[in-house]
Amino acid sequence: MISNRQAKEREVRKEQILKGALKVFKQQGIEKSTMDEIAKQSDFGKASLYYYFSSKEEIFIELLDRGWKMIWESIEPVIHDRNHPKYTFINTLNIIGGLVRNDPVLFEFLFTAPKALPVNLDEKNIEWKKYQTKMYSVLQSLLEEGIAKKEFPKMRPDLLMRAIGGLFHGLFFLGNEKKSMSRETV
Amino acid sequence: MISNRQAKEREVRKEQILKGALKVFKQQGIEKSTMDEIAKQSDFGKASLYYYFSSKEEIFIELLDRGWKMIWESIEPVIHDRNHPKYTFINTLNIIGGLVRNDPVLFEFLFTAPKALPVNLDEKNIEWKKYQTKMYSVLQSLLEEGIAKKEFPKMRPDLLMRAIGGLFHGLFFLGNEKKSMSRETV
DNA sequence: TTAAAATTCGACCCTCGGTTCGAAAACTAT
DNA sequence: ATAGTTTTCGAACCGAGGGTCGAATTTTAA
Repeated sequence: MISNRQAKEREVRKEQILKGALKVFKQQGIEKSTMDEIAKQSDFGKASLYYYFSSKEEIFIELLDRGWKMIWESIEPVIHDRNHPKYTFINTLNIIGGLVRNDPVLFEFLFTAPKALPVNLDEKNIEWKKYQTKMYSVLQSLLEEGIAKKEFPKMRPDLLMRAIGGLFHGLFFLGNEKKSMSRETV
Repeated sequence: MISNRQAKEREVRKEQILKGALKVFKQQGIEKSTMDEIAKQSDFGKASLYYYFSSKEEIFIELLDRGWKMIWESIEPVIHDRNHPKYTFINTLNIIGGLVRNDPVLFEFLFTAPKALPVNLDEKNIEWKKYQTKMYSVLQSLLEEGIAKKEFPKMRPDLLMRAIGGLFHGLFFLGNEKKSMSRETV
């Protein structure tokens, strides 16, 4: 039997490990994130990690899952107002900006890891990707509607999306104003 | 003694290996580019690779060196006309665009590898970085001069540069018109 | 033709890092 | 106390992959 509290403690330990993994990622980059190092950082024995995760990959997959899910749940309540695309769009970017500022390392991971990980597009690691694509497609459609309503100057949405992507990536260097920025960029 | 022709043949073999390395990179991504695979692709025994390069890293460094040098030498003759910053700027982008279209894989490597490689910023692998920074700083200054001369709408040059960066990265998906694009983006 | 130099590569070595084993320790419930 | 159950982890396993060795083969020069 497994009590309620036990389950909670267990979850706490998982988080501890995930936090450790992120710490290693921050210091060493994703390639040099070894299980030994993660174990050290999260204060467990290496073998113990396998009591909570079945593989190294699973650790990072789970970081991605939780991260992207968190993003989606943060913007979800806002993103459905289709009456004012521009406002909604910028608002959404601001929310994301806030999250990023709150935990830059996590977000660097979220945006970096997908490219660097052994991509098993087939398997069940698509969980996080669902949220990612949802987010991008919503942003894109907001953009298109905004252009249709003349709220944005007309320009190719895909190009703009690319620029946004660049912005996200660049965001790790600037910890400052964001609302004004997204306006300037447009 | 080593004859002129011998030296040339040797150079050819080096290029063969480099080409093989690029092929592997294209198929497997930079992480899974093993010496065994490079050997197979370039049609040498693994041990032979070490007759031409002292390490795996050196192979990739040399790819970077040659690539960036090639870029620089292509834009060098154009880039010094400071009378018409905007024209020069777009012209330069076009040249680069042409190169990219010519060998997309090489350029994906050139823009990808630096982040993925075990970065020994200290060592002598800075050769290629010289060219890279030169290129970026010239573009940036062109941008600033262009803005000063009102040839561009005023906007933060660093943001614009970021967008350009995004463009370069995105370039691997589109094999089409480029001159018009760079104008639109602005 | 022949000795030296250049080139090639199979076999081997060695380290690193992910994963597993098994037994001990800590904890829970009776 | 005691018999399970959960958690922990040192030690060992193992494959992958970078790098080396030395001998064989090919090329060069005299």
